[in-house]
Amino acid sequence: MNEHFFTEGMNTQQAAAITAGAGPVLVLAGPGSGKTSVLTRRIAWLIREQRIPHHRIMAVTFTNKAAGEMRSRVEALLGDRMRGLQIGTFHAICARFLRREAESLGYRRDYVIYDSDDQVALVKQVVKRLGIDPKKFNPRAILGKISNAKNEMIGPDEFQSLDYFSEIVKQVYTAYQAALRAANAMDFDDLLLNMVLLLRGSDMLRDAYQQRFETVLVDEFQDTNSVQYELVKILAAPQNNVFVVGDEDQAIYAFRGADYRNVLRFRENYPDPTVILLEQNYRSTQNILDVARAVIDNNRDRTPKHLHTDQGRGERITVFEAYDERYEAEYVLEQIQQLRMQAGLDYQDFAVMYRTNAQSRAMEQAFVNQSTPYVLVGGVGFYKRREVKDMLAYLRLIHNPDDRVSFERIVNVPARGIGKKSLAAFLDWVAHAGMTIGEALNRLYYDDPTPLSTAAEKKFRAFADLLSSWQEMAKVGDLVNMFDNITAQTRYYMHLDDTSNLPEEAAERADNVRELRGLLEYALEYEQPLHEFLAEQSLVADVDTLKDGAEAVTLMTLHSAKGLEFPVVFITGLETGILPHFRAFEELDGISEERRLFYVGVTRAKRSLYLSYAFRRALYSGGGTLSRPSEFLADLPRHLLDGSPLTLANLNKAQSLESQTRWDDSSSSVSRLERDLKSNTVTPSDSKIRSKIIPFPGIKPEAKNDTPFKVGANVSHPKFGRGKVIGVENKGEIVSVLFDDLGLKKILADADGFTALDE
DNA sequence: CCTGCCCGGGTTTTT
DNA sequence: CCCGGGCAGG
Repeated sequence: MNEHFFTEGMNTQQAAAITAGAGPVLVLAGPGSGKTSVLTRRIAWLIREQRIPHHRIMAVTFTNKAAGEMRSRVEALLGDRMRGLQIGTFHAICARFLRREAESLGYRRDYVIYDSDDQVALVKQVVKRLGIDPKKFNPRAILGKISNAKNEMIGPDEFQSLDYFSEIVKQVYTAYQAALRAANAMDFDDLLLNMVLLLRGSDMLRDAYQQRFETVLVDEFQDTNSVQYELVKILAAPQNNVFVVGDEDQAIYAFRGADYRNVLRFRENYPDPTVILLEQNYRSTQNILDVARAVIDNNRDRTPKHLHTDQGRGERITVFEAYDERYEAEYVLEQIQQLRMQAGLDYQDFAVMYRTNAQSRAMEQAFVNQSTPYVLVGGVGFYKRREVKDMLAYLRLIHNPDDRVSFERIVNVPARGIGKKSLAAFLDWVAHAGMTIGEALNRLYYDDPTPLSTAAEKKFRAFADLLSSWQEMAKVGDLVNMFDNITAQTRYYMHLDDTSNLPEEAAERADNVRELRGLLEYALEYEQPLHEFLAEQSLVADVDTLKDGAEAVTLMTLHSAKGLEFPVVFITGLETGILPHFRAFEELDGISEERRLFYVGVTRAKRSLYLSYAFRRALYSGGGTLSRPSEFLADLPRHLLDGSPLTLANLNKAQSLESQTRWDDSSSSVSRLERDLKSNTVTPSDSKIRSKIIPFPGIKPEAKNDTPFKVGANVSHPKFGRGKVIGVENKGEIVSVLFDDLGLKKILADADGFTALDE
């Protein structure tokens, strides 16, 4: 095996990336440019040619599925098992490290991981305990703020309370973190943040981890957030052998704190990195690439790429207008059946993509009606099902009796006579005695006196006894037997019958419980400890459950589709308000992100691409409202499109809302909205958007329209230095500036010394 | 004091 | 359309 083995069949750029020398390397990889091959071969090359022991390599992927694939590809290249090679998502890798280091953070090593549902449940508990009205202050909104803060590495103490809402958030944040600790639980964000805090806080530990990892590789680098960036930075130091692969055009996780400008930051942070551009596409036809480019070229502030392929033009892209979402689904199915007959394609060659999970319903219905096999990625997936979460809560409580969220979930499921009042009394007792849930249950088990009423005490005692008996079974290691004992003792299957509307529903839910039992059985066969099994269950992503080779059409959101490819792709619901999603209009850079999402969808297709929209769409059953074709359709080159004359003519009307509001638009056509803006009359849609932007406190209401700060203008600020305007809000009073050194900041237009440099 | 029923409200994307 | 919360009956 020689060096060329790992670069065989690769193009010059790919080979250069695979065999790049030590130090920072940035690979800008367009879609379909073979980045997975590059990453896996790089790892194999490092192990074989550079003699780096495989356990001293860390590779971060975006999903567990990608991690599994990467591991097996590396193993196939090297013909050897690679146990100890750290491949996984940021979350999974941190969870593993923290399992070992938990104690230095004041956690126990058997800590549990709270997923988003658990997080919401805990925030709700905390909000109620603090006497805050959850109707006035939406727990999900509060959680969102907390999560953002954690992603920016801002703790509860440093959290700035600028207004009443953020003061509430600060309070909840503080109490929420305390509650997590009391429950010996970390949420998703804690996994990353705690790891950073740990490494920052201890020279010894930091040295140990830095020593351990000779080199760090990161996939989908454009979707890293601040904590993740920091983590990579710390772990890769001091030798800075850091190899990142990314594509700014595929950044679709800003809502989760991801910042594609980390790619730019990387170039500034590491002196003189090796930069490699992968532009040769091995996936799609030229027509698909041309359409993709037409989409993404509308985004500003990006490194232009020139994707090309040897595969020829291929067929044109089909655009279809359906009457409503049901017809749209029927159309998709018709095309699938036809292509299967004519082109000899299999079901697994097709994928149907949509912006929101809710859109899958109509699609699923059509697949069921036509008895066409499909797999649904995400949605109300297996792990989110009530019955599965219930049973997992039992397992988690057995494993960690302090787990408050799990306790509250199942203490009365199935109903065992412990209602709201009894639970409140119990929790009061726990709080006043300064105990954890587990300690209280322990006291009950040993028949210690409690302040509870006799009736309530009896019921809680019975529960504590049951829990203890399961814990005994768990100790002996017979987990499947224990599982069966839980369902038997609690009469869980009967409970499912009682709480289901239809017998079929009960049967389906019972199946889900049995499937979880099967997973547990499987885990035991591989001698996986319970805590590991539970951690794995919390960290599964929707797409992770997607198996290859199933004879079925794949249905999924555009987000889930990232990193995948299919011969035939349908992107449905190309309507204003759906793609781009209406929420995006309120967000800074929102439309650009929607466009990237569309771009990701388009570039999943290998040979055929179908774009569809409905004339009328019902969000939930009943009526439905008229919709308008997505503005993105108007951007597509007409000579590459196929469709009925009426549909194609319609696209002319798909006026781009964004180009209407783009203030630096240099095109000659002056839209109505632009004129309106200039004459200071605001259209309904515009005022609707504006009204949702909450002005900063202390801003004078008078509007100023003659702002010198236009999008794209270069500006200077006495404190923040030089930067570029990327957005203007509130009629020019607030300017969003991307500063060269400090990143994005919002500045008041009349701030002292804040000036425009050109014009 | 618990359970079942009804009504109203809210719905992007995910590790 | 589905969930969660509030209310009345048991």
